[in-house]
Amino acid sequence: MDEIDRNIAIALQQDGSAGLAELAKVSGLSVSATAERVKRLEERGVVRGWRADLDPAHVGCPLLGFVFVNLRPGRDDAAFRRAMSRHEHVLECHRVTGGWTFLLKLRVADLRAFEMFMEEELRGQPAVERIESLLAIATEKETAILPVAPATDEE
Amino acid sequence: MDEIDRNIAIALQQDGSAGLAELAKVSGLSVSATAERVKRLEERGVVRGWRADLDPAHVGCPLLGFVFVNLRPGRDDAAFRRAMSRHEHVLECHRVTGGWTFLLKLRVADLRAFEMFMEEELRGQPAVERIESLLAIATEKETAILPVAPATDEE
DNA sequence: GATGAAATCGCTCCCGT
DNA sequence: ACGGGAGCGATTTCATC
Repeated sequence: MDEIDRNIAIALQQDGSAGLAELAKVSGLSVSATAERVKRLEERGVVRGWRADLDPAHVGCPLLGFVFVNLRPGRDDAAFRRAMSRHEHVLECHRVTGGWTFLLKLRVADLRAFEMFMEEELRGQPAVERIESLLAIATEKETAILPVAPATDEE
Repeated sequence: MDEIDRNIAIALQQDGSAGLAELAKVSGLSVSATAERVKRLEERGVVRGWRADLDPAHVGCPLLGFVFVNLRPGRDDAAFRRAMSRHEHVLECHRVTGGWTFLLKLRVADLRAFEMFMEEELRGQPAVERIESLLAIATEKETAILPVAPATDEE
């Protein structure tokens, strides 16, 4: 992961459809050398995949909400975690520091769907003790583009 | 946005490198008809772009944190919002319901970088009144793959 | 590991239905 | 609006440095 790999990784995040000719200019290498770099980034697991970035509003999930969850102490949370992983409306599920056990990020069609998720999916989980939710009124920024740290030779 | 578009959109989210031949099998159409569908999804803004999905740990930002921010009442928040949008470590910035004004999602290298962001970037903002932060101890799920609602002819 | 050329694969365009 | 085929640009591979 040298400076060249870093530039390639940054470029691929911003435009995955760039093409090797474009990437070669960014990296300063030849086309085939650039292709080799990209392939190795995939093999090392730096690049996990290639995805189309969709507009939430256009695919019927304009409402963004967060839900804090407290689980009953001593209870096994495996069932809860599996249930959250399976739900397509649960975009994120993190165990967090502070007063709550988990923080969920949800995308749903409307308030009705949001409430239905909480009542049926969360209250239905036996391990769930208490929940608190909040809605995004406006989104200033929402990206999956990661900051790529400069040239630390760690893998 | 019929059922065919929906299937294409779902496939493109899961594997954006699929290729039209693969997509044609999913959609049940010919290659050229599928290409036309994809093009129109881009034109309508359903597909916003194509991106490589990177592993946060491999690019030097393994630490995930959330920060709640309260702004001083009556203050203009434009400067704050612009500052957050510019920061590459701020992945998300939402105005939210409840006791806080904004919720930020951050990706940084380590605790030192996390603290530095809060002290220098947030405390440095004149509009910022109060903040509260929490860290992700473990991530059960973190995806940008959206649920695509079935066949609502809206656009 | 990088380069440049050759072969192969997949996309794009066009026309017929 | 869909399907098929020709043309072309792209990627991938290979020999060489």
